[in-house]
Amino acid sequence: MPADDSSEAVQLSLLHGFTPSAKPAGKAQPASALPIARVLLDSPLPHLDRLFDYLVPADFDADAVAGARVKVRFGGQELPGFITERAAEADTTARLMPLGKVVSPQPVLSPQILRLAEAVAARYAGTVHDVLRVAIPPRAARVDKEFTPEARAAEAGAGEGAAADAVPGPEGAGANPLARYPHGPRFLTHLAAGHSPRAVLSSLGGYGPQDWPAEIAEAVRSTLISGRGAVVVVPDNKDLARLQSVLTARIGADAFVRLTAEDGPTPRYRSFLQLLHGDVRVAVGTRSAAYAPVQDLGLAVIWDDADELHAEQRAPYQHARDVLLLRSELENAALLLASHSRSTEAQRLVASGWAAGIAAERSTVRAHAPRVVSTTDSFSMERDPLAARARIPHAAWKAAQDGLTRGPVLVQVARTGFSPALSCQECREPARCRNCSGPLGLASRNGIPACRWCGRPEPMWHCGNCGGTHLRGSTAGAGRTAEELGRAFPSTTVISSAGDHIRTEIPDTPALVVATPGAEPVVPGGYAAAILLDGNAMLSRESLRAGEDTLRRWFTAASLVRPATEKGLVVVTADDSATVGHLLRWDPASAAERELELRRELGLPPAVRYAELTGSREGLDAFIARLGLPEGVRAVGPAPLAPPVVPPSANAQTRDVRSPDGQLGGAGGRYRTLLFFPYGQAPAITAALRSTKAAASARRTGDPVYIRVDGTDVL
DNA sequence: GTGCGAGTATGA
DNA sequence: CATACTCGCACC
Repeated sequence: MPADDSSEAVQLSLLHGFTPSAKPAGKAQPASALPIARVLLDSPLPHLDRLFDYLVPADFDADAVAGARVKVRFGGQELPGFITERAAEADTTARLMPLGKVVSPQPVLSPQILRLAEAVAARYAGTVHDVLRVAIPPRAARVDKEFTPEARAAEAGAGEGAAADAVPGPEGAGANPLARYPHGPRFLTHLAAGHSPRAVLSSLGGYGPQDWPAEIAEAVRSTLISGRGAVVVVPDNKDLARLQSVLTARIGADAFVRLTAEDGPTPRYRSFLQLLHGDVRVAVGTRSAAYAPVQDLGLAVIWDDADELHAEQRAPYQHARDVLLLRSELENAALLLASHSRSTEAQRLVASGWAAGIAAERSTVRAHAPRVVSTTDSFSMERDPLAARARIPHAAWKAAQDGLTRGPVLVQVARTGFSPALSCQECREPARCRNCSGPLGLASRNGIPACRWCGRPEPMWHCGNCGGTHLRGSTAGAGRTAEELGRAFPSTTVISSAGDHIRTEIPDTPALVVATPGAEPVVPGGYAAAILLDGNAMLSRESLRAGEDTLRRWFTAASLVRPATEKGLVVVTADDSATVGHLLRWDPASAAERELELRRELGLPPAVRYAELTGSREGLDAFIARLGLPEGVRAVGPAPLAPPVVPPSANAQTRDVRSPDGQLGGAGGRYRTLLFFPYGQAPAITAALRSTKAAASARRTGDPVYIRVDGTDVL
């Protein structure tokens, strides 16, 4: 490739060619056909988040395809970028620069991904650049070479048939798990016939051969029969591993690829290119897989869309569910939201008729679900000393003891930090303030206990009951609970699964399994019983989502338990009868209906859409003044926010700037304004947010305002 | 981000 | 009046 020739010419002309109106830069001839390349720059600046025209030197003509990675000279520096299209004429009268070089001719920014990224950026008032950062994996030069036309020709010659064309047979991997639902089979036939149905599935399958990965695999298989591809997004790598093994059994290991950052750049980029070239038609992965360049997409699936891991951690904080929603519309693909529970957002889609609800009939539910009983969360008065020691209520204690004769027993405990109340390490008496008798809690930063009512610090605490000097969190982590249960059930194996030591699967033999929500190991034959502790702590969280979130965690754990017909039993400890009732009746759809109704009445998301703006007081005022809010927007604030718990060094962006109580911080700190608006107005408002942000960025004046649209952990 | 021109401050 | 410097903004 004689590429040096032209780029050197450019350099020279830049050094010597001062006259602006003289001949175009460089003496390299532009390509004869479509000499213009529109380039999206790899720059985080909002006002540069648009296309710029460059000349394509004839030398680059073949490589400079739409979607290729390039380097271009921009404002005195060499910036990476992508060609979005080739054009005959420039969009500008500015003097065009030639492309610096074509880094790789692989068309990694496909037209579909670009369109999707634009839609996502528009919806979240963010930049296309920020979305593409997630959508397109970094290049691995070695992998690029595997996908040159020559290399591919060689491979094809070697007789390596295209796996993509292999039509999956009805593998002997068991019965159709969707046959349990009234509309399940019809959903599959529509997929197989090339249609694009949309459904919200309330899945019954928590474990065993008819589990949710099997249900999803079946939908994927039907889509393949229609000759189309599919993409499946799951919250984490544990779920990915489960899905992967079932897909391997049902459609074959060669029929799909994993797409997850966990795998490292090289395999990730290879999988990406395999999809892009149509060698493989199915992609499964974590949230960034929502953008997988599956050719001729027929189905997009998201498992457990309410899991907070589906929300991107960086701007514009897009949610995989909404990415797939947009994608299914843009590419006319089917959409499946599947979960043991039902998110309020999913309910909205069902309620509006956009998607069909797929749920089992009551009789089927009764045949599959365990028996659920509830008990109060207070156990301090338990007379049974062993039960008190295990800090579990008697009913739960009994269930565990009984269940252990038949198999593993799951104990779900809240994550540490859920309930900040402290108690005495020795006698379990709640720790009280000596000043006002308020409960003691841990101040978020220095670790010194302080009263949650009067704020008085209590560095030298000692117990008023027994004189002990050590404090414990009243909601113990999985590790400590496991330890205590081990003592309470002497000769029983205790397995702990939480945080950094997650167990994916455990055998069918009796054991106590202590796990935090989301970390529950799967048992091939199901748990004999489950005990759901800390319900009140989870429900009392200061969050709009506390109720639906807790219920989701209960359903997830309870789905791993054997049916009532096999003596499967779930004991839930919480006092909120409404939330508990939905679990007792195993009715996630009604729970979601009720929740959505509540949000409608309150005018809160997802019944409406909203944006959170944060910044300094002055910055916010100026931003909102420029924004020019239309009628119908409810603006709340600006209100002071507590300072971020994380010191500003870590991430100056809109990290978690909430605080459990608003007493710290305020003056001179950050402020927040919330905007609530109807769906119909959303496009106009996000567009205004975007352009105001871009203008502010171009002026580079005043304090920046950070925008977060439909954030998941804001309210 | 960087480079540049306009506009303004500053000193011989 | 020449030079230094800041500011705003365009960058293809």
